[in-house]
Amino acid sequence: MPASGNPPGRRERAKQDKRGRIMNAARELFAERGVSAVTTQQIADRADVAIGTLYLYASTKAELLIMVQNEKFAAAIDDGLQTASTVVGQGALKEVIAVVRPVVACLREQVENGRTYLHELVFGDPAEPNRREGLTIAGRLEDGIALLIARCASTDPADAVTLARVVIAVIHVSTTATIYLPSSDEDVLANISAQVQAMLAPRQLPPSHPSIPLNPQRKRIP
Amino acid sequence: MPASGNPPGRRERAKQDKRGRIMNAARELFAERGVSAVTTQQIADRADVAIGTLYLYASTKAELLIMVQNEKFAAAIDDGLQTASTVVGQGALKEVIAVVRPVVACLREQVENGRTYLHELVFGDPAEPNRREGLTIAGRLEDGIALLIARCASTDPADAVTLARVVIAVIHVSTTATIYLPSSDEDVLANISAQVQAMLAPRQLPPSHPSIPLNPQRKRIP
DNA sequence: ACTCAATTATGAGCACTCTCAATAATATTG
DNA sequence: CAATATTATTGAGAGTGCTCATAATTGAGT
Repeated sequence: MPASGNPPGRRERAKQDKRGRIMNAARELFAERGVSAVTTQQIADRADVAIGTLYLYASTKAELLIMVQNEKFAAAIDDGLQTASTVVGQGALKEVIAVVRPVVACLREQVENGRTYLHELVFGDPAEPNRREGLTIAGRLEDGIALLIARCASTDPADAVTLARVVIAVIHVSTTATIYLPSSDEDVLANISAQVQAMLAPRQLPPSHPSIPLNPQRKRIP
Repeated sequence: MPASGNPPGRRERAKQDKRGRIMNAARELFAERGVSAVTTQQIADRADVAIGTLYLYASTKAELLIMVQNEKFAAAIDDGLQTASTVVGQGALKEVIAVVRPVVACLREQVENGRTYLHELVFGDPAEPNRREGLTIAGRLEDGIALLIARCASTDPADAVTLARVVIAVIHVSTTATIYLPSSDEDVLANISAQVQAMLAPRQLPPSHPSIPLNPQRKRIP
C-alpha cells in the first residue's frame, strides 16, 4: 500500500526516475561524442531502459537533444542578460555583444550539438512541447535585445523589436553555417558585431536621384 | 569502332545519359512528393539504374536535392536581379523586395524542398562541388543586394556589403522557419520587408545618457 | 579476333531511427 | 486476497540511406 495519499505514488516516482536517467544518459553521451555519433540504442543502454521505452519519453532523437540543450541555452541567455545590465551606457552595440557572447559560447561549446539544436528549433514542429519551450527561451533573448536597442539606439520603439528579430537571424546563421566552423568564438562574435554595427549605424534619408547603374549579371562559377 | 576520335566516346555518352536520367528522376519525384517522401530507391528505379549506381553519381540524397534546386535557385535570382533593374529610383527597400520576391517564390514553391535545400547549403560541407555552386549562386544574390543598398541608401559602401549579408540571413530564417510555413508568400515578403526597412531606416547618433532600466528577467513558459 | 587491365554497374547487406503487438507491472474493485 | 482494468515496458522488426565486394562492360594493345 502506498505511503502518502496525494503526492507522487510509486508509479509516478519510477517514471520520473526513468526520465532522469534518460536525460542524464543523453546529456552525457551528447557532450562526450556529439549528437550524430551517438545512437539512440546507446542512450537507452546507458539509461538502462529498452529502446521502446526511450521513445516513450522522447518522441525523437532530436527531441532528446532539444531537452538537453534547452537547459544550457536558457542559462547562457540569462547570463548574457545579466552581464549586459552591467555595461549600460556604452552604446547599443557593446551591450548587444555582451548579451550575445555567452550565447555564442554555449552554442559553440560542442559545435555540432549547438547548430543541430538551433536547426531543430526553427525547422521542427513548434507545437511540440520541448521545441515550444526552446522557442520561448529564444524569445527571451529577442526581447532582451529589443530592450537594449530601444534604450540605446535612436530608433522607433517598434523598429527596435524588428531589429531584434534581425539580430536573432544573424546569430542563427553565424552560429549555424559550416563556413564559420573553423573560426574561433571571438571571430564569430566579431562577425556578428560587424553586422549589428552596420544595421545600427547612423544613416540619413537617401537621396532621390541615384545614378550608378546596376549590373546584375556575373560570370558563372569560375 | 567509335566514329569520332576526340569528342565523347560511347562510354562517356552512356555516363552523361545516366546522369541525365538520374537528375530527371530526382527532379520529377522531388517536385511531385517533396524530398522527404521520396526514397533514393524510387529515384534509382525511375532512372533505371541500381541503387549503387545512383550513389556513384550523387554521394548523398541531399546532394541530389541540391543539384536539382541549384538550377531553379539560380534562375530565380537572375530573374529578381533583372526585375530590380526595372524599378530603380524607388528606394532601396522597393528594389530589394523586387530582387527577393522571385527568390522567396522559388524557395516556397515546394516548401519542404526549398527549406531543406537552404539548410543543406549552409549546414553541409561547402567543399562539396554542388554545395559550392549553390553558395556561389547565393553569393550572386548577396552581391546584387549589396549593390542596390550601396546605390540607394546613404551608407558607407563597406556597410552595404555587410548589410547585404544581414539581408541574406533574414531571408534564410524567414523562408526556413516552421512558424512561417502557413503564411502566404506575400506575408513572408512583408515580414522580410519590415526587417529590411527597419535596418535601413534613417537613424541619428544615439544619446549619451540612457535612462530606461533594463529588465532581463521574464517569467518562465506560461 | 582475342587478351586483359581499367572503369563502371550491381544489389545484398549494414547501421540507424522509430513503431507496435505482445507482455509485464501496478492500481482498483468486490 | 483474488479478479479485473489500467498503464508502462519491451524488443523484434519495418523502412531508410548508404557501402562495398563482386560482376559486367569497355577499349587499347597484340
